[in-house]
Amino acid sequence: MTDSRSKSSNSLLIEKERRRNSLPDCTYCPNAKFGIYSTTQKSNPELVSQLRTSVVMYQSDQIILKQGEPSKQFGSLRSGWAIVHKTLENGRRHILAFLLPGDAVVLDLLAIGSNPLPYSVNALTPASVCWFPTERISHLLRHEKEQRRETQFWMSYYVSTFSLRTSMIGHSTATARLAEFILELFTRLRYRNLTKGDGYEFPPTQPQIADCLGLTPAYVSMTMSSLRKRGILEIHDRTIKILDERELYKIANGQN
Amino acid sequence: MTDSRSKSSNSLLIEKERRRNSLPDCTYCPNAKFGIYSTTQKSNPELVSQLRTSVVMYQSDQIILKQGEPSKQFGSLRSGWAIVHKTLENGRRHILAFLLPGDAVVLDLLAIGSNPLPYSVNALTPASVCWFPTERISHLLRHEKEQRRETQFWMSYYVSTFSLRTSMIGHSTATARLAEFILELFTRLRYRNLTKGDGYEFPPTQPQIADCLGLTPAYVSMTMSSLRKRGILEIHDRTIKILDERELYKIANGQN
DNA sequence: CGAACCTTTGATCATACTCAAATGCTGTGG
DNA sequence: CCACAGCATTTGAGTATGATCAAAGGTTCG
Repeated sequence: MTDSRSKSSNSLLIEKERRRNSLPDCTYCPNAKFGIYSTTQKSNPELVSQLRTSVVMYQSDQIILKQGEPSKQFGSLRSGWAIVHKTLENGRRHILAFLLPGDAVVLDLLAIGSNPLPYSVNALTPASVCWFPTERISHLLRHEKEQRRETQFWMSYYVSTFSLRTSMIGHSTATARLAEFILELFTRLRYRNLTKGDGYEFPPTQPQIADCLGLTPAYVSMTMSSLRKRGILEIHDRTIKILDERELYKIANGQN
Repeated sequence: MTDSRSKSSNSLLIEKERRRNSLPDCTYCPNAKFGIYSTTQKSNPELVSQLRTSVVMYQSDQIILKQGEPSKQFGSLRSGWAIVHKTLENGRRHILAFLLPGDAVVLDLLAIGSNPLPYSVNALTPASVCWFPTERISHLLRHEKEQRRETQFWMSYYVSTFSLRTSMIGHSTATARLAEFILELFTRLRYRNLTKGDGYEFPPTQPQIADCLGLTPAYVSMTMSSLRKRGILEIHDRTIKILDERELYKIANGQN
């Protein structure tokens, strides 16, 4: 990852101003209904728009949140992909998660408050983020009964997939990890209607996949091409196509 | 792990009754001051005692919380060790964490509410747990300012170590993982005054360590004995002694 | 057009797994 | 109290998965 500078607070203010004049309210946001505050979105769309303090655009690779620094804002990814990554003491990088439109930019914020973050968040593709004051959105997400249930559901989902990933890395072969990875993204994108038939746009580079699954780029390449040769995948133009979902699922579960 | 039955709700009631008559209040609990509610414990010890609904004893290997089932109670480990583990679809088991006295039995509960748990918790040694109603303790932990700050600190610590573990498993050698594992437990136990000089009691078996670090029992044995031969560790009577902490720390960071 | 990075492929190597068997430890029931 | 079952630990030999290193195309972007 090359070093990129974070958005200056100056341009952030400009963005904020721009929103007041031109940005649509959240009522028609295509992603809000897949995010953590969708319940409130339905019952009271005004509330979400009001709370939002800014919408910020990021270029590929730009820093959204920085490891070691606290964040006073809670973000929701409006468009584009982002990665959550952590630099270890020995200098290596690990990618903890890929974020998709509608995902919270670090769900943990609700729990950890303004403590220093144990990881960074960077834009993977050009992306935009809606920002909210952490305390206030946190209150909103826990206040009303239905919304609290939804928040807990998402938290639960988050904990669940994270613990699955941890186990997978420990116990599965490279092929199984890769299959699981591709399927997970497919499922999550399908839920958001962001798939193209049995395929989807696939921006991660192989070094990034490697850093996420604990492999080397060279081996990711070999594993991917093996999946291609077996007629399970196809890749053209940064777009992945799943030819045999059933088989891919089997592989992800270690049945071969 | 052999199958063991969970405490019947009947004996849970008996325990509850027994507490009312004989159990001391939390004022003198040696672990409360290391746990998540220590702030409240200091400012208002009564409150904690009042909230506690039961104290339950568990034998080695007994189920404390079960994967797939929701938990209406929030537990704090009063004594003994416990393990948080997850059974994967392919039947293998992964151990996500070892819990020590003073640890919350699944901190996630505060966030995920009564959703089905993605993992189980079992006693590793004979253990006892103080149980609280989740909703009420959750309110307590977030209500008062100082206590909220402490809660966030712990959440933050929890997220941080968990994400470190995930990265480690992906990127480190078996020796480094094992060194990190032994050091982490040492640090956590030292904080609680549960160490014996430069050593500590070490109940995990090698198959359990293997399931936690993503290794095989045979290889754990070889790695451990290599650390012993290098004069870094000693193990007698389920007690581990760290002879060269400095070197162990280096190994944990992959400097060798 | 060139630089930088991603991807692919090949050859070689080591880490960690598998399988197997021997030994030790612990608790249980006869 | 001993015998035995069941599990944990140790060790060894053989193996394969995935790492390392290197080099050659392909992209993308300035």
